[in-house]
Amino acid sequence: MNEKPHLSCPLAKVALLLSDTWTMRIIHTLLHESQRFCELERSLVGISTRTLTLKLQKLIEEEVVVKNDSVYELTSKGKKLKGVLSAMEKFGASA
Amino acid sequence: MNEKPHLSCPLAKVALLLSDTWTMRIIHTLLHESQRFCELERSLVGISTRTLTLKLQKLIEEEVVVKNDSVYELTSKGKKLKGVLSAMEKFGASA
DNA sequence: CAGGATCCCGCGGGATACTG
DNA sequence: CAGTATCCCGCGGGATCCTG
Repeated sequence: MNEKPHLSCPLAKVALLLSDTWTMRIIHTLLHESQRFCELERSLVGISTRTLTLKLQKLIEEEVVVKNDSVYELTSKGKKLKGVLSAMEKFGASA
Repeated sequence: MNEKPHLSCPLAKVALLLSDTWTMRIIHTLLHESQRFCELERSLVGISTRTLTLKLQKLIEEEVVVKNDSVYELTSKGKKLKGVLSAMEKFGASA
């Protein structure tokens, strides 16, 4: 395999976007309020500079996040992830 | 870091459970109907035997999936993931 | 503060072959 | 069919140091 093709399934695309340890947690943090790099670093205990940099870059590419004057915030697309996040939290709480 | 501790945040736990390429897609497939190993293999184009085996084991451990007579199906806990899945699909479709 | 550059390890995961 | 066993590669991601 390894085509990363016209993923017929929209779920597969989203899964690919979100399938890592940090992405959803970054979005979670940004959902509360825009944050600077070092603030994110402090909120996300355990994340490395490198990883945070990489994830933010990817999220910017995907237009989920924008950066203005060293401040990161969710785009309107990014805010739509709130539904996913709430669902995950709800599951996490109930299970 | 690397404690995998009393993750205070329920989101972090869920993120950890779901953060990989295949898990959500397996659940997606099982949500439609219970399936046998080879059926899952066929549905999940590109997955390797090994990976499918490993993911199913993990999901069984987490009590998201049960296995009866070589047939895999979601537990009631697993079915609760439908909310997460719908949210992801909705996002994927809108974005 | 905001990252980029390096180094490096371990895990995710594919390919293939084999067994009950 | 339903997996298990091996082999192996690449990426995720931590640690550390460096710069504007």
